[in-house]
Amino acid sequence: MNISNIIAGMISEMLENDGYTEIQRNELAQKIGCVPSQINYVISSRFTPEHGYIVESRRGGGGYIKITRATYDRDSLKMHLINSIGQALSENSCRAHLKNMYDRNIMDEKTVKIFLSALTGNAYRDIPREYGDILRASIFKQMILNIM
Amino acid sequence: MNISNIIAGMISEMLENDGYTEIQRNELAQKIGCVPSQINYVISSRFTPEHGYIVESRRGGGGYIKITRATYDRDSLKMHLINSIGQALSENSCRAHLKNMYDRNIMDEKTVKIFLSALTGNAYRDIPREYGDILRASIFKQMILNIM
DNA sequence: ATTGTAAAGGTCAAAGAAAGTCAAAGTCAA
DNA sequence: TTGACTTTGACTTTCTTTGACCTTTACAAT
Repeated sequence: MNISNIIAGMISEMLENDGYTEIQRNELAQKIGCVPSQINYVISSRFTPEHGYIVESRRGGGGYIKITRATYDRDSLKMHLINSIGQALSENSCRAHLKNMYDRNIMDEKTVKIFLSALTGNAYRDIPREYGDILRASIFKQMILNIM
Repeated sequence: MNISNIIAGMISEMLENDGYTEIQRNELAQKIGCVPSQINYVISSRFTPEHGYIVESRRGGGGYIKITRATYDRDSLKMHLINSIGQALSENSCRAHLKNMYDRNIMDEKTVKIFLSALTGNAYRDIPREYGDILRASIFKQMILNIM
C-alpha cells in the first residue's frame, strides 16, 4: 500500500461525519511522515470535482485546506454529469464519476458494475487512445440517459 | 513442463480461496525466476475473458495486477456465448446475439436494453469500423462476464 | 498607512517505482 | 521444417514521492 492511499483514507475518514473537514497541510504531513506537497498530490488526484469534492484553501498565517463533499440530488447530478462530459472521457475520469455516484448513493453497486464493465478494461486499451476516450464519452452519456 | 504453465498453476492456486488475487508483477517474477513480462504473457494467454477471468491493474508505486475468476463453470452457457463471439462484432451481429438471447429467455428485456445502450448507437459509427467492431466484441464479452 | 517578516499553502519538474508493449530469438511437436 | 507457442529484454507509459522554489496572508513594528 502506498502512502498516497493511506492519506486518502485518512481524509475520507475525516469527511465521514459532516462531509467536510479542514486540515493543516504541514501538520498533517508531519503526522503522516511525508512532504507537505504530497498532500496536494493526493488532493489533486483523488479529491477532485469529478470525485465529487470541493476544495478551498488559504495561505499565510492561519492557513488551511478545506475539503467538502458536494451534495447533489440524483437529477441534478445526472444533468451535471452529462453536461460536464465533453467529447472525450478517460478511464480515470470515468471511474471518478462512478465512484462519486456510488459514494453518494445515487448509483447502486450493481449499476456501477455494469457501467464499469462497459466502460473500462483492456478492451479500450487495444485501440488508439483518442478513439477509446471519444467512444467512452458517448457510451457513458447514452447509458446514463437510458439506464439511470 | 514449461515455465508459463507453472506460473499459470501458481496463479490458479492463488485464486482457489476467494476466486480473486492481487499480485505484484515484479515480485512474483523474481520468486519464480523469470522476466516480469512473462507474467503478462501468461495472463494474456491463459487468463482472458474467454477463459472466464477479469484482469485489472495499476502501474506506478504500489502498483498491482488483480485477477478475478468470473465463473466456475467453463462449459456454461455464458462461456459458450463468449467464445462464440470472436475478435470483432458488428452492430448487426450484436443485435442478432441479443435478440437470440432474449428469445431464448436467457436475457430479460431490461438487460437487453442495457446492452444495447452500451453496444450500439452513433458512438461506434464515429470511429473507424475496424476499431468499433473490435471494441464492441471486447465490451460485449466483458459485460457478459460481469453482469450476466 | 507602510513595510518587513514569519507562517502558511502552491507549483513544478526530476527521480523512483511499478506495470505494459513489442519484436526478436528460442523451442518443440506434427 | 514449419508454425504455434514461449522466453527474453529493451523501451514505454503511468502513477508516486521528493524537494527546491514561489505566492499569499496575518501581524507587528515603524
